Parts: sequence; structure tokens; C-alpha cells
Amino acid sequence: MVFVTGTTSTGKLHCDWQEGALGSPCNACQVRGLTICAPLTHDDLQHMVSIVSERQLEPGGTLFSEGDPADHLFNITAGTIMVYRLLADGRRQITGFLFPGDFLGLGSDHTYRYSAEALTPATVCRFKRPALQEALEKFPTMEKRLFGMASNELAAAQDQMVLLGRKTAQEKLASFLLMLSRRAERRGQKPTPIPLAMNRSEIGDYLGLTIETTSRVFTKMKQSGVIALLPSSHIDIRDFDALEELAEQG
Amino acid sequence: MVFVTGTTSTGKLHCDWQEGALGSPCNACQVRGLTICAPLTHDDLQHMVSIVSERQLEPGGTLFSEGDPADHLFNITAGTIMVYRLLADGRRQITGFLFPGDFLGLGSDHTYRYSAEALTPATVCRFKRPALQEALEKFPTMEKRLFGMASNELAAAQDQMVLLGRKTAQEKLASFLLMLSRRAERRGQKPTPIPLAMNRSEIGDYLGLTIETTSRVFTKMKQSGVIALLPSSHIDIRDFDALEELAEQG
DNA sequence: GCAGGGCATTGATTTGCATCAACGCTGCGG
DNA sequence: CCGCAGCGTTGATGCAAATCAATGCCCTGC
Repeated sequence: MVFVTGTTSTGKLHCDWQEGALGSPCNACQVRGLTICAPLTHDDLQHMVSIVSERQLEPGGTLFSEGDPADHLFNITAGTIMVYRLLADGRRQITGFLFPGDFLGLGSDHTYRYSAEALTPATVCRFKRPALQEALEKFPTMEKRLFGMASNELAAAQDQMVLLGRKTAQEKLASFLLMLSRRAERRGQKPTPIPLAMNRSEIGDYLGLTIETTSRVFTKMKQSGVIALLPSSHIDIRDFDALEELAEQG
Repeated sequence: MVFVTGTTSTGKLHCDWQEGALGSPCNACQVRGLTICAPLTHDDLQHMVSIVSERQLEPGGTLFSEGDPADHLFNITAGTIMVYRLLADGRRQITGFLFPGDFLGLGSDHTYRYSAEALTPATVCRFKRPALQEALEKFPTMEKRLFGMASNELAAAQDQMVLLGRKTAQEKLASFLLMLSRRAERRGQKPTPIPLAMNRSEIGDYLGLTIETTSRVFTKMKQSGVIALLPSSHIDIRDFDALEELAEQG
């Protein structure tokens, strides 16, 4: 087994990187159609294999922290990762949840401006910044693809600003559940039930709410029959129309 | 005078576009160093002249509205423009203020997902999407520049999410004023006093607050001597350190 | 000069969500 | 089997900001 992970005596997780040359993860990639690699030919892919390394993260594992030198860019291939920023006094805003196919690392020049942490066991493809840069020049279709993805992210960021600035707690949670459902669908999964990789605290920190308010809104939606809480943190959407109504989509 | 603007009987503003070929706005552009055109040579610029058209907007003038076909991309060359989204019941979230040098139109595929409106007399350069696309292929340095700008915008969007989700009214306004000051500085203006192109309602809709709360926080900051309100909507920052303290920068 | 409209300010009151506090459930290790 | 830790739920209370309501201050046009 080439891959090694473990815990140091400080309690910090560490992990070695599996060099691309040793395996050929790209050819077997299950989510290529969703990633920046989607437009590449089989031959192009061989170049990507040579510059990529793969990493597994366990739940709670840190991919990088705010302030770290931003030497790498990442593609999520499995699991769920959250991206967040902290204020000086510890208040946290989670700015995104990332799923297989999502790209991570833009918007950072010299150092990362946010932290990234796994919520579930996760796998990421790592590219050294200059190597990816070079690959982008080599494969203009991939550059276009990345640009398009960044563009989509910008649109999603605007949606999130509307949510944070102008929606009520109910509207926030309804929008959130619909977003998760739609994204699951785009990854080829069913729109319901939704596996919730994040706990109440993380949902709250994403929606600009507290744990308690988040929990109360869940309870209310459950009682009104719009959703059902299934075992092992799955949410079943029982009434999509009602949920969309609640989300007050502008 | 090639440029014509006026008001129709419906009260809607209309405006003709000055074809690039008729003038050569790019050569005289005062803000080129800030725009996507920054990396272009004098010769490259001549191609841009041939695909650009210029437009003047008066205060309150609409550049485009949510749902319009997204056929064009824009560069702001003068004035201030706001970008916003509306919820079904009229609640508004302003997602950005744009100043000379800023680029506008990304994150829209088929139709614009937000509206853009001038706050002051403004001038924009307009590019047809396919023409700009072609120019980007022709001038890879410009493409890189645009990508870098989009990347910065993504980082700014994250800052704004932290602000909206986790900051108090005071912290929001303090952060806002500092942001305006820094951006003015980057455009070669003084960091204080700041000319406020937007009114209390627009500031509130940007910060996720009401007019009244916004006004009250202004009053409080004025009374504590951190800022002073000068005539014609200028804000003088009297104590940058105190303002940064208030902003709780994470 | 003054009347009126738009914006800003200020005050009184309400309210949605945060905070503080307790308790229940579940899973795990001793 | 019990005790404990982590997470979720629920209840009581507090508070920051929203809402409701005047009033003030320009600016502009007559």
C-alpha cells in the first residue's frame, strides 16, 4: 500500500502524498465528468497523471489552514469538505461545502485566505500551482472549463449573500436543503433523501445561524411534514414544492 | 457628438452605443492599468478599440436587469455601479459596488442572474461576449488577467459572506468604510475622505441591515469621533486604527 | 422665499434570533 | 452494565436589530 496516514503525538493529523507516477488515479476517476479534467482526452490525461498526487483525509482532517502558503490547488474526488474563515474571537463563517468534482484553491495568491477541512472521509487530487498552470496552457479546454467553474462559483457566492443578508431562518434552511438536493442530483444521486455530512453547528455556521435556531427550524419543518429526519443523518424531502415555497426563491 | 442619451416617455432610460470605430476610447483610457486591458500593448489595444462600444449612464440608469439575455460583458471606466438581486417580495441584496477598472458580467451564462444600475453618472465599455471571447484567445495575458480578477472577486465574496453571516452592525459598517477606503486608494485616490456614492438604503441593502440601523451606526461612529460626516456625502475617517478595531478583521 | 419631495435622523416598540440552561439520546470504553 | 462525551433538542430569557412612526434637513423648482 503506497498510501500512509496517521496521527502525530501532537494530535495533529499528518499524511503522505501518493505520487501520481505510482498509480494512475486519473484513468479510473469516477468523477472526471464533473471536474476540470472533463474536457481532456485519454492522452491528455496521462499528463495530468504525471503532475497529480492524491490524498485521503479522515473526518476532521485539515487540508490546509488560513495563512498557509498557497502552493497547491485541489480537486475533490470523494467525500465532503468544508471551507471556512474565523474572526479573531472565534466566530466562524463556513463559506462553502465541497463535493466530488468541486475545485478548491482559487482566490488565494500567496497564502490561503480560508481553511479547508474534511467532514467525511475524503479524497482529493493535489496539483502544484505552477504544474497546473502549465497544464492549463497546454490544454486550453481545461482552462476554459476551470474558468467556467469559477464563474459558477461566483454566481453561487451571490446566492449565498442573498441568503445571508436577507433571508429568514426558515428560508435559509429551506434554500440550503434544496441546494444540497440539486447538487446531489447533478452528481448523479437521487434528489432525496439527502445524506447530511455536516452537523447542526456546521449548518448554522454556513447559514449565519446558531445551533439552537438551526435545530428548531428542522423540528418545525419536520412537524409541518415538509421533511422527515431519517436515521444516520439523512433528510427526506417530502414536499419539494412546499420547500421551494419556504425558500422564497427570488 | 456621437453619443446620445435620453429618457423615453415611459420613464425608462434608453441610450445608444458609441461604436468603437468612431472614436478610440481605449488609447485615452484613464483606468487601463486597473482593467482587463492592463497587460495589452499599444498594438493589441487597437483590436480592442474595434470590438468595444462605450456607454454613459446617468444616476439610476439600468445597465441590465436580472433575466435579460447575457450577451455582453462590461468594464467600468467611470462612476459607481451597483449589482443586486431581489427576492420575490422585494427584499433586495446588493452584492457589489463597482468602481472604475472593475469588470462586470461573469457568472452569467444565458441570462444575467442579477441587475446592474448606476449610482452616479457612469461610463462603461461594452464587449459582445463572442468578440471578447475571441480577444481573450488572441491575448492570453488578458485572459490571465481576467482570471486573476475573477479570483480576487471570489475572495472578496467570501469576505462579504463573513460580514453578512457573522458580523454585528458596527462591524459591518466599519468593514464597509475600510473597504471603500482601500479601494479608493488602489484607484490612486486618497484613503480619506471617502465620497459615498450610495445612500443609506443602498448601504443597508449591501450590509444586510435596514436604513435606520445603518443611520444609527453612522451616528454612533460620528459621536465616538472615529469618523466625521462631511458635506455632500463624504466620510472622513478620523481614526483608522479604531475603525479597524471595530471591523474585527478575522 | 417658500412649498414639497427625497433622504436622513431619532424615538418608541416589537420581534426573531441569540444566549443561557437543562435534559435526552446514542455510542463507546472501561 | 454503567458512566461519560458528543450531539441534538427543547425551554426560558435577553437583546440587537427590525419595524413603526415622527420629525428634521437639504435641495430644487416655482
